[in-house]
Amino acid sequence: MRAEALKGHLDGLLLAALEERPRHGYAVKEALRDTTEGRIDLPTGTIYPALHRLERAGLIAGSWSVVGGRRRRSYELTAAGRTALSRERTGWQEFAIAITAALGTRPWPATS
Amino acid sequence: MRAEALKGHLDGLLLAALEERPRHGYAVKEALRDTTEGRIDLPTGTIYPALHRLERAGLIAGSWSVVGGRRRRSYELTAAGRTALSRERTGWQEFAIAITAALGTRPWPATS
DNA sequence: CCCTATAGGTAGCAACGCAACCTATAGGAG
DNA sequence: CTCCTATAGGTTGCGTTGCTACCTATAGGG
Repeated sequence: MRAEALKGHLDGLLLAALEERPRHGYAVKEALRDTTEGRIDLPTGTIYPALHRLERAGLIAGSWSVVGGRRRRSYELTAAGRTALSRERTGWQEFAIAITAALGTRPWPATS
Repeated sequence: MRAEALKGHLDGLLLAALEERPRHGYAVKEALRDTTEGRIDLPTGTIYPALHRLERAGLIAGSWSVVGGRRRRSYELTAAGRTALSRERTGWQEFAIAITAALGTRPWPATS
């Protein structure tokens, strides 16, 4: 996947990874890798700054803990975060429809 | 549509708009607006620099003409441009599948 | 005479994701 | 005992990109 393709869509992915339950940064990385069958495997230099950004924006709330001698920062969605996630989802749907139309491809997954 | 969402996907849209037949910049803008029912209506400050970029990259070839007293620069896809368009299309499919999976939304267009 | 649509363009900015790099612990391999 | 890997956190700086704001020019209608 080309590098720039993700721009503007990363926040939604991170919020979605935190929807089910709180996770620490590394677990978010793994969750994204697993749910996308390895298609989205983000470097930590992408994950951590993005989580800081989301926390500053009040969409997620972080807390430190220590598990097995390693310090962890767990994040959970705030109310604003859930609202934002929902907005990201509808935004993605509209975006995907528009790009698909402009590219002139079948609506996907091209069953036929 | 949020500004950053388009990053990395614009080139494919422009190439697709030129696939059927050559168009000048303004016509590309209109073509995108029409095929997406107004969802993608790009400012000229986005269109023209992007076309220059694609021309520098050898994906499109431009030529000047004068129609009705107005000068026009028409662009057509090069062979490399057609290859690139095909790459953009498969890239988009994979990207859309990955993001949709990560967001945990229905495969879309959610027929059911 | 002015305004709008058409047609081209440029300069500079802000945001973003990434590469590259750094620290530290637990546990297994040798 | 030592080294390597996986886990877990982080930062700095860069390149790319699309957009805003602005500029020029013509044709045609009010």
